[in-house]
Amino acid sequence: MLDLAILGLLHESPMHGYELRKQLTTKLGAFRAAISYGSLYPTLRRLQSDGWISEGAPPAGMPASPDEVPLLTGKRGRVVYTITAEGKERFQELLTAAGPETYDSEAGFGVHFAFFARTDPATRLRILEGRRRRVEERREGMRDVLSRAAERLDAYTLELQRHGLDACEREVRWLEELIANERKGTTPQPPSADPERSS
Amino acid sequence: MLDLAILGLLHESPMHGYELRKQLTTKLGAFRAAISYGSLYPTLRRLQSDGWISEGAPPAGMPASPDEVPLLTGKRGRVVYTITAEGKERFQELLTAAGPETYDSEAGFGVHFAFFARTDPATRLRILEGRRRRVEERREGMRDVLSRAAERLDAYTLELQRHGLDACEREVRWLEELIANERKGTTPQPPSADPERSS
DNA sequence: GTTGCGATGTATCGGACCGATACATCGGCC
DNA sequence: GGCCGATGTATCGGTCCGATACATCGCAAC
Repeated sequence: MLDLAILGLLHESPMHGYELRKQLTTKLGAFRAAISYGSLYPTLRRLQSDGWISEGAPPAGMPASPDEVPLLTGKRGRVVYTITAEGKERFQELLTAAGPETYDSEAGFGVHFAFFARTDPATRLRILEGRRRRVEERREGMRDVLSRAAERLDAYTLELQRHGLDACEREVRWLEELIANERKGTTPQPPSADPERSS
Repeated sequence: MLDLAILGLLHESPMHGYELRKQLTTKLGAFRAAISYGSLYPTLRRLQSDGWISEGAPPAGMPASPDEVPLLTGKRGRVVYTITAEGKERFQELLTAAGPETYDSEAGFGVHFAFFARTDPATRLRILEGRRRRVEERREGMRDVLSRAAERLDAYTLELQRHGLDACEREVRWLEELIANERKGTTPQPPSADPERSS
């Protein structure tokens, strides 16, 4: 999950950890609250040792350091991460491989959706329909509770169920719309289509 | 989080793990998906070693076993957990101690809300207002994104933000209503008020 | 001018929780 | 008689979070 999100952001431009977290928070803020450093930094380390990203190397300008202490542990200047060619392949791979974990968690779906502009139409449709199915299941569960056991629940629990049911119904409608658009080929707005071509 | 949920359910009646999970899933299904056994059983063990719950001992009827293999590891019959007197105190303690973690996570808020019928009015109000504040913050964040950087985002990210913003606005309205009701003293429905008194 | 303070920035540790998996029992259905 | 799905207990590895620590920078107040 985090892998995909990080690779996706670094695909747009190199960044250091702090900035990465801010972008993550705003871009994915709709579905998950925030990414913790306790996840971010270990993940960055892992991605690096797997070869998907590399340290330093901003493309042009800013050679390295004025003196001697620039980006090692001494002064610990900001470490800029750049996605590698293998990382870009890995990103596409993760984008397309949308298993059940993509539909189940809010976060998983949110991350995938956030990169829909880079996802091929077939995968988009698959994810949207999978997600819809999950939310429908949740919805049915809550409907059952409300219809079958309403009198046995206190007012607050009842209210909670009602609110949850409402949210589910809304999300299903939202997904229906998106699916219909996908089917027509009319995505929300055909974006600029190729902000960058690889290498 | 799980502690509170489990103690709350066992407060209503003794149960074994499987049943506990089912109840947890339906009762809290509105805000969090499901509780995993990988969380449930270790937590039960911890609660037991802390003295908040105890194994076996349904209060009346069903003495223990027909033969010899009933609820030990041999046949591994269902293990029924019962809340202890200390556990009930602990439950009240957790109910009232509603720190920031209560507002931050969906799950945390959901669990607390699910037991509002047993929570004193002041704490209810505190939690609802805290939650509202958090959701408002999220909402403002998304509004900023939409107003300040709309043109720099692709259509899907934009749509995600819009949907998230809408959900936040709805939740704030919902909370406003609940808060207004609390202030009037008119909770959704004044429940039976004292289902049981301690000891 | 220095002192303090908030934003920027990197990093780790313990713990909570999840997903997959294993295994055992029970009831019914073919 | 055998299979299968629901019930039931349990563990393991891994992901992610929350708290915390610490260091640098710019700027504003004094």
